[in-house]
Amino acid sequence: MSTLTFWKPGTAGPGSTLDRATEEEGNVVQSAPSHGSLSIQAQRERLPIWQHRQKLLHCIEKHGVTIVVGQTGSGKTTQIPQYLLESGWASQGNVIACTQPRRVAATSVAIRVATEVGTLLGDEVGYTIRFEDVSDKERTRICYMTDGMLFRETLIDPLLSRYSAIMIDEAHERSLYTDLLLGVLKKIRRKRPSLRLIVSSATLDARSFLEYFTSGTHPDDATIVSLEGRMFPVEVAYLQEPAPDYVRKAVEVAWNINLQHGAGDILIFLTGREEIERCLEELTELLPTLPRGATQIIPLALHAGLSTEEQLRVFNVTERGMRKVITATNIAEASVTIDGVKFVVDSGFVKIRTYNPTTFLASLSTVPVSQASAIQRAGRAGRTSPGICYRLYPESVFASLPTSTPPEITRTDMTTPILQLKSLGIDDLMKFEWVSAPPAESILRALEGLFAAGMIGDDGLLTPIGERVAECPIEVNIARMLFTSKDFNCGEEILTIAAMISIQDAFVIPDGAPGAIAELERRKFTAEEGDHMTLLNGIFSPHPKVDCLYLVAYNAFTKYGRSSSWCKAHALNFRAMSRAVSIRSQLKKYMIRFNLPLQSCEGDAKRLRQCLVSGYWRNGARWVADGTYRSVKGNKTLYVHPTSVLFTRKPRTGWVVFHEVEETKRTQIRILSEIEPDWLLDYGHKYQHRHAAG
DNA sequence: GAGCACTGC
Repeated sequence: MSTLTFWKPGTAGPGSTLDRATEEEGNVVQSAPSHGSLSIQAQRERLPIWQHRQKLLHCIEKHGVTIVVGQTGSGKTTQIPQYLLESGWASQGNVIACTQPRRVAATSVAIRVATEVGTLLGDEVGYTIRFEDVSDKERTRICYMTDGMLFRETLIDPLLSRYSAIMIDEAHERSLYTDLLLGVLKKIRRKRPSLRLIVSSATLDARSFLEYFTSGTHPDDATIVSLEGRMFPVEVAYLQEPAPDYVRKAVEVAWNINLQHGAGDILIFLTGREEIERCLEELTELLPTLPRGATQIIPLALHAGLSTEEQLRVFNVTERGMRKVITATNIAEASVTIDGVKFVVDSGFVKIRTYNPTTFLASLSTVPVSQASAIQRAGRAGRTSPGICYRLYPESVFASLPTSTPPEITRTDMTTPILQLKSLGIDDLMKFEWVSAPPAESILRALEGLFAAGMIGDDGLLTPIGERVAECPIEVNIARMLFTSKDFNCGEEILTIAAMISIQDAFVIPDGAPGAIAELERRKFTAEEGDHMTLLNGIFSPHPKVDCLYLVAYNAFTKYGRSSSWCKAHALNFRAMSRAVSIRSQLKKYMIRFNLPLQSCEGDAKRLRQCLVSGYWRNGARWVADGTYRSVKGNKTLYVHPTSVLFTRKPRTGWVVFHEVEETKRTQIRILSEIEPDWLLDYGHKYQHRHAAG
């Protein structure tokens, strides 16, 4: 093993440049409030943010928009809403909202704040996330929620009139709904200047938020407040030369850290499952060569594809003389926080999904991380003690990295967001004040698609069906199927398919031999006609003739008591399946509200597949002799995703519709079903004209 | 014969 040469910049002090971490605002009230409110109050007063209390309240009072730059442990998420509550912002029935990009953050912060305030969760302090409304319409004064939930609320109450103050937390992450919300909130503030906004952001992005909120308004309308954090300093070391193979280099670095440093776990950032597995393999191969008496290494993987059980392993407490080496994807950058990590090894790369509106292709590509990401990753080493971050690239490379990752809104399909903005009465999208505008092509293609689907008319306004579809918490093409299911008498089945498509990864296929067994389990659910629809084999299905992979899996899941052990035995993801049950019941409510009949097609597979075409009419493809497909639009070569039951089989008719297309190494289509080619005309364009006219 | 960054309604 060669000695590694890292260059450590003389003036480390990176504590000051470190970004905050996410959901954990540190300084938790560790125990239940058994000592009474006084001790909680004392603990709150010790928070770094406390000394800024008056300044913050003054800024919020005086300025419409306060941008709070808060570092880890500053306590902004838990304290600012409480300061507002204490100074009367929630009087006269007003509510203080605080949004989070993730569900876990919204719930865990709400639990903590309810304790600090000394109230039951769901009473004075509550939270609202999809499927869970733990708040009281009359009594709740502070409500934590996902940004998507608050955006949805604007569809019902466009001025968000029940809120006196809204805090948009983690705004620098620039999630799709954060961006949409900020745009709508700027508009709301023109009509309702009394509304106060608090935008919480990392250092690097604060200036751009300030510029956004001052442009076209009074320059005094927005201000920045900086808070200190309670982060430990993290020293940053760079490689002198770029590494030709960062996975191998990561192994080498981790190995040397283990030999040279005392206690503290190691967190390695890689881009995906494949790299993680290779990294763990190489590390495991080295283990027998570990010198006697050296710290033992426990190699661990962390990525979204793992089951909950496997993910929880990274939190296991290690014994003395042992060290966890956690090899993770970007999930560990913000979503999952592991205390006890003292060393971070950063490959400097990330997999990012982008959308090309011209080709309608989503692609997943590996790109260099942004500076903001690199700083955030480094911060993961300083949560419980001072740490070191090893960046597997030279410092000159860091300087050349983009400051931040392009916001999601610039690299995603805008069809649904634009439908929702239209539903909000924002018809002139060119005049909408985007924080970052999506590419013009993206807006045009989305409008074109909405027009073709009959969601907007010649005048650019929503059609009656468009108005209803905008309310549905599901993609436009799937919503369209829900509406047309009325004509095919298959509402029950489409509802299930819609729910199953909304979850990712219903099937768990692990690596190696267990994977092969899981694959066999999965095949029990499948047969001939595709992923949505397959024939027979349906030992579980009430309607053997319409054994759709998803229908069968779903029906079997509910039939066998929604049990997690049953899922495990049949290679299904229990969490995902439970979610499908929730989504289905939510969508069912919408169907009832829109008077859509919940009929079963009683085994008529043909009608069901015709209904699929009414949503997927632009996603047609034709089989060609080499086993690939050609898209109906654009004649592009498409490869079947290996998880499809049609991966190895030619469809009888030679024609399919598919749910989505994604560019990785190849252009692949996922979730496909065999169709008759005529249907593309009959059930696609026919509906297009009918609904566009009506 | 071959593959899966991460959220959210």
